[in-house]
Amino acid sequence: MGTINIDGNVQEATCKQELTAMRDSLDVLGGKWKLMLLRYLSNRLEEKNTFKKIQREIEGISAKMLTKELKDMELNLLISRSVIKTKPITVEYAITNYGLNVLPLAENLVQWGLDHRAKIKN
Amino acid sequence: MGTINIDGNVQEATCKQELTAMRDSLDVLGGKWKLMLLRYLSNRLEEKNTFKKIQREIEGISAKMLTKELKDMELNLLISRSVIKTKPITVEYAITNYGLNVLPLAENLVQWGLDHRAKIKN
DNA sequence: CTGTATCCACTGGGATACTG
DNA sequence: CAGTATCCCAGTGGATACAG
Repeated sequence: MGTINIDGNVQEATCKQELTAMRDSLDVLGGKWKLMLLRYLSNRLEEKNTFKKIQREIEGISAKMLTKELKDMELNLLISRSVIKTKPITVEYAITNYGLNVLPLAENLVQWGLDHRAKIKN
Repeated sequence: MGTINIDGNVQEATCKQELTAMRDSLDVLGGKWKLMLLRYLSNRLEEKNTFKKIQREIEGISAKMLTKELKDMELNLLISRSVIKTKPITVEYAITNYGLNVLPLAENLVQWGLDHRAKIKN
């Protein structure tokens, strides 16, 4: 939000930039399944994570959503998509190094969520 | 997502808990205006933040959304609401200490958003 | 001033069926 | 297997008018 500043316009500009940045983050990471998928893939670096396998193991996700979320995340360089020319074809998804570096942020959200639930329960 | 574990059920349980926690966080903090409001209030600890003032200064928010977001955040103990019995009444909102402690998380999101935008631009 | 109520357009996301 | 296409409904959120 910027620091309090005599020059309101400068502060407003800074403020807006930061708010946009925050919204960017939430848009890119806040999707219904995105962080879940990221953590799923981060725990299966050595496995072949095919579309079907992911859908089977992530309870409740539809093909439509899985397609969409994976596509979004690929565009944001968080995951990679590899088409294997078997017959019929298979596709393998993996988290990228860039994707790995957002995991700490995800962990913070998990921790805060746990703490918050405990706090609210009282 | 829990660590890789021989016992699939234990891992699944842990996994679900953590995913729930992550969703909790995103639900509580990911609203369209919530983090924005939190940062707005954190920069105005000494001011009287009335409903109208907030609405005037946060560009684009409707009364309906402002009401809803403030109510949500009050329920989550992130902000406080004080009715002042002037005539007509005024209401002042302020961030709580608990609310203040989520700001670092918000800052991380801002920073990641900035970095990510830079990364994607290339 | 501080909201609520209502209407309404748009979107997110599930179910299902279908394609390459 | 890996998606796409379609339908459809519930929930978001804006605009406007109204109420305490």
